[in-house]
Amino acid sequence: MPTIQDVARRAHVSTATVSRVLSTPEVVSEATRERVMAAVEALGYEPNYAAKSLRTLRTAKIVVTVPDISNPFFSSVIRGAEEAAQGAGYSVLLGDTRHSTEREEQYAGMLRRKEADGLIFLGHRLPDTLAELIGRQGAKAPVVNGCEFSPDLGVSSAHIDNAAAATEAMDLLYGLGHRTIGVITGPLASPLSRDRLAGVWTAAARHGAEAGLRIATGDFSVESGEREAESLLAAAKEPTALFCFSDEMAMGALAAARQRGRRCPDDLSLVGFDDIRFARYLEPALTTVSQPMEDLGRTAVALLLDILRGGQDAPRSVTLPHRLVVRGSTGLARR
Amino acid sequence: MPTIQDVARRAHVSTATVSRVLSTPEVVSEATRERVMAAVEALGYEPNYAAKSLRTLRTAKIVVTVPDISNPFFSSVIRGAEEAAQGAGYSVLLGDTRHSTEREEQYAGMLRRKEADGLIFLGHRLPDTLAELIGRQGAKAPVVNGCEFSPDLGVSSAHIDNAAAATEAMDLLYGLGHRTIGVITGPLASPLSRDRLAGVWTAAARHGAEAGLRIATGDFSVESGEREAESLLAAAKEPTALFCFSDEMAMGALAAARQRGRRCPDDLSLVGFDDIRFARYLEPALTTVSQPMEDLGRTAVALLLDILRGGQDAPRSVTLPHRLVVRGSTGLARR
DNA sequence: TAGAGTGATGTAATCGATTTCATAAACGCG
DNA sequence: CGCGTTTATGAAATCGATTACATCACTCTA
Repeated sequence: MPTIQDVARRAHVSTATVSRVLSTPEVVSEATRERVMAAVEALGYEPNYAAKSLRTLRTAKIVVTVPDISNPFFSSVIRGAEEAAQGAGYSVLLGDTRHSTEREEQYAGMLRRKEADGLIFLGHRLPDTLAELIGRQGAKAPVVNGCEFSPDLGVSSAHIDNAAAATEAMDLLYGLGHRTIGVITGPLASPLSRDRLAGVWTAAARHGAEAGLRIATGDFSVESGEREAESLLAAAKEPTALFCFSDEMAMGALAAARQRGRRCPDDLSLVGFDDIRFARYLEPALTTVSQPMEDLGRTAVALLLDILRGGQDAPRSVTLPHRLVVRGSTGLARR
Repeated sequence: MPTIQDVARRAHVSTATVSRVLSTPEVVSEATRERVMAAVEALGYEPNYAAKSLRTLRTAKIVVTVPDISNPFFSSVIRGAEEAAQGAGYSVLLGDTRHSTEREEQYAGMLRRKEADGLIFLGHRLPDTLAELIGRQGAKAPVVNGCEFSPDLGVSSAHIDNAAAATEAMDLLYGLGHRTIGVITGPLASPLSRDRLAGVWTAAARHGAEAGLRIATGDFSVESGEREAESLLAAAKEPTALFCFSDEMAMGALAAARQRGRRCPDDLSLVGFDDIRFARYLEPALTTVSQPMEDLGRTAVALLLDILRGGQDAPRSVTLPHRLVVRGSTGLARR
């Protein structure tokens, strides 16, 4: 428990000098510097975080809120974010909101209490607290949206071109001869789900195949994928391909197809979204839209740090590249 | 940015009274209380976190360090930890150490700087910083090990009985007639890997089948599972079953088996460990030791909070129940 | 030589909250 | 009524760091 007073006493200097040696050593003479550092080391001194934060008005913390940390997509995004934050001298306060507005508001309150310098939310909903802050500060509000792009929110964001990615996935299926295609979306409250769905319609229109689309709404979970695939595959005009807006849902859909005796890709082609770590180890290996998840996290942090540095006058939107990865789950349409 | 001074001025009381209204309202008269609360609301006042933390010597933060947040086992543990922490008024600082000693030490430094009140590490390695702290404070050091049990570390821990779980998994395989069994362990620096391996040997001895064991060392990743399974399946005396110390490795092993034309469970039975969310959706659905991952996180947090409350005189070890979940990946031995 | 500029350091204020100690008023009991 | 106890509140200290402003010593230039 040594304080700066102990160091100053031991080194026969003032606390201001100790502070300077630690923060701006170039303004302190070498002899003094050495004396101070010897005292610091002898005492094992480290500045008290709260005292420093109170004086400097800086917490060196960012809050990252996420609907579910155990979702493999989000956990990878957070991995990238944590790395970028740490590299820049920031720590990540993790907020698993479990899709709860109340929890979202609680974590947003951290900005107000000066408990964190900035916040990244990995979801589509902007808590009221943050909306007010943005209303007041505009683009200077230290808030970034990760993975979603909602221009009306007035916040910076990092994301892929979800519409184009979905169009590509659908083009692949149409190119394989599929005409009746099931699409399992995420929740349509989410702009990224809506963008992907728009991309689906774009491709369908391009191929004159709108009538063959079968849309079902999932929630990105493996369970909803299974459930919605069951419904789609039970239909009178059964799809020969499924496009799921997450790999998790694709895994659930794959299980449902198997349950009905459908072979993938012979009877049913399957496309996922995300390219989570296990996608290539499935049987068959999953064709999927690959998102640079860790890069999304890193980019979100970079945007936030730029805001904190005063470098942004308007909300910025960074679109990262996606990639359609064709593996064994897609094949020629049979019928 | 109102301060407590603004509230006190507006309510015509001292700052001490404002503080009391917020922290110990029962010692303040109702009339005064109402006046203060009206001022608080009118001004939108919220106490400055750093000032409060500096005075109270409490951060209401715990650090959780994890080797890889995107590993589905760890992300689930962290989910439980975050929930328990939040419920108790604490926030989680996430430290993804990426298996780096240096990062582990950096996060451990948060305790020294009074940047966090306590720390949970989800790994087997105790950073020097923490070892020193424990050397000094013993069981009162606010440090908990999650998922591992190393009695010599002198820290409290939450874990399952890894040896018993492994024994059960092996018993299942022996019961199905398997005699040549491959085991893909985690890194043997880790006590949980060693415990599981001990359990493996216990079962092998019980069945007089030590000679039929084929041990390979993985690192819990899907890639190492694939790689080690390839080696094991390339052996002259090929195992009829594989027991992998994580579901991830089991998925890699499954892919390797398929690559070699082995059918699971007909040619090769497979047992994993963890029961991650996708285990049941694999083909075949994975037989695995189910760990209560979120409960592990919750329990670790409960242990830490107990330490912080001064409630522990000696390191405690909480063993949570595991369960062997038999699914389609295990079947009778063919040869 | 005198004055201006630079480098180095110290004193005291500052950040904003909580809590200790003191004091006054009210209450209850003998 | 007097005294002891309880309730309520305020002033000032405290938490531990940073930094603004002042001062001194030294150097350089006109």
